[in-house]
Amino acid sequence: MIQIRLHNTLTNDLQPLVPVHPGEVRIYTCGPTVYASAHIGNFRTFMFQDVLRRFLKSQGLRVLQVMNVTDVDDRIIQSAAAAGIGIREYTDKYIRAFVEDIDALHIQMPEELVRATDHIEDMVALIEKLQAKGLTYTSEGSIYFRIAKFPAYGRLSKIDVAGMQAGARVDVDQYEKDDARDFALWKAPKPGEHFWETRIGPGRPGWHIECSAMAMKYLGDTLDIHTGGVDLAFPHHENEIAQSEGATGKQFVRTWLHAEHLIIEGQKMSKSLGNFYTLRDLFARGHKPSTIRYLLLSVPYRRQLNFTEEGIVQARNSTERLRNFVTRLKTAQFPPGSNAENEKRIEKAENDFDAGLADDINTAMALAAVFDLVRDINTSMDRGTFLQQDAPRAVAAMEKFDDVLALLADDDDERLAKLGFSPQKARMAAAEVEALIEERQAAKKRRDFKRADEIRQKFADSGILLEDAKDGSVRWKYK
RNA sequence: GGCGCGGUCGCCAAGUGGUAAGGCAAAGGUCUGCAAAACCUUUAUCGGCGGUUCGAUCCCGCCCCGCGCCUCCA
Repeated sequence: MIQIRLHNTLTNDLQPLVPVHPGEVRIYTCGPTVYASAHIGNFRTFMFQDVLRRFLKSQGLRVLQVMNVTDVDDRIIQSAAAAGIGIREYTDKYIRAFVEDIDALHIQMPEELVRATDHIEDMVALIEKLQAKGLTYTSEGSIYFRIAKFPAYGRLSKIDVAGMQAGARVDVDQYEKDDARDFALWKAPKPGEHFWETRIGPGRPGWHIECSAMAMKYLGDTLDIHTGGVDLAFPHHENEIAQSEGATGKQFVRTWLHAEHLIIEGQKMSKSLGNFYTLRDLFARGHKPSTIRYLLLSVPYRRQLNFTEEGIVQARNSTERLRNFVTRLKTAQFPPGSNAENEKRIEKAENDFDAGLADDINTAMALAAVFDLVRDINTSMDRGTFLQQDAPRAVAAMEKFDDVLALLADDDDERLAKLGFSPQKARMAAAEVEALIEERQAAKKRRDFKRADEIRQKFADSGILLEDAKDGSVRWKYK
């Protein structure tokens, strides 16, 4: 099997992936905080994780991925209170929307999608473990992690903790801490606030403890891979390490993978700049799920992705090229026989595709391998050297690529409909299309080009694309 | 100030110590009744200045520029 190498933030270099449990890769993914709809930047990160897990699976590895949903934090508590509903009810709708969104993008559901509020007991138990080891202290009912007791702190983010201490911009929380670097494991309830009554007192979990508790519960003390956006490396992931390794004494994560951010038209995405998009904003503007998927996965994850209007157009056209190619493979007529040259060419593409992804999930390289094949096979078809037996083989290769890319299925309208977006134009029924095509063919045959062109115009008005093939047959599709 | 990512064809974006993948766009062409669509072909010397080297876009140093993190954040 091909050696997969990944860029580990912890060591800042490329390392071979060697799963703790042979044949199975266990991944923890920092999921969304469900106080609002996820934005396109979130999906950049989730898209990376999807490509990663799909690739691992395509290599015959089992994947056990856990993604958390943070359904309790300050914003959620405040927003829910403002709406006059419980936090569970408040977050339910955003979780539902999130699941719909990732489905629309063909992002696979992790094996476990877990909510923080379902794991309060696990967090309490973990905090108790840390207490027993003397790594915590209590102040005004809140429990903090004492970083001074964990010398490895800062290794992941290469943060100079001493400098942090001296720095001016320390976290001025409402809580009392011994040291500005310390972080809350458990927060005492404020008046009127939602809280849990537990063995360690009333309150609610700090943000970081949920990930440590849930990751280890489902994946064991040492995970193969932990992913998230670059912004999470510090302090979130750093704190996860402190909590987990503080409790177990074992290495928490072997490989840390951090996805770079997405920016919009060269600028940081922010609500104040008015360039803050949810997925549905983009769908409402007429962009297809597959276009967004292509755009998000086409740029390797460790590179900032500049999300632009022009980029969307390019992504849409590129996706079309791929789909057109497969359509041609499936519908065109080829001379009988098979050609070993084509087989060789296809195998090369398969190898290049895997090699690209094995190299730290280099999607640009993988896509290049696919497009190289598209061009070469098209050429072979044009030259008549592509034969009948070659077609299913080429289709199989494209489908194999699509196990990872998930771009070929022409189901955009369906997926949009699920989210309540209807196609702009009423669709002409397929039977009607076929009938009109036949009529047009007949008109052409008797050289009644006026009538033929009328029909063609009618199709254009209905958003239907005609393709007159070389052999006289006609292919068509909805735009 | 510290840490990190990046500056390669009009746009997006790989890559390698020995003279640059791929996609989009553009131009030319094939096909066509004419078109469209589809397909083919063509198009860069790699931010700047030094250094190492027989040879650097790729190694080292300095500089310039963009973005991010260092406080909640994918």
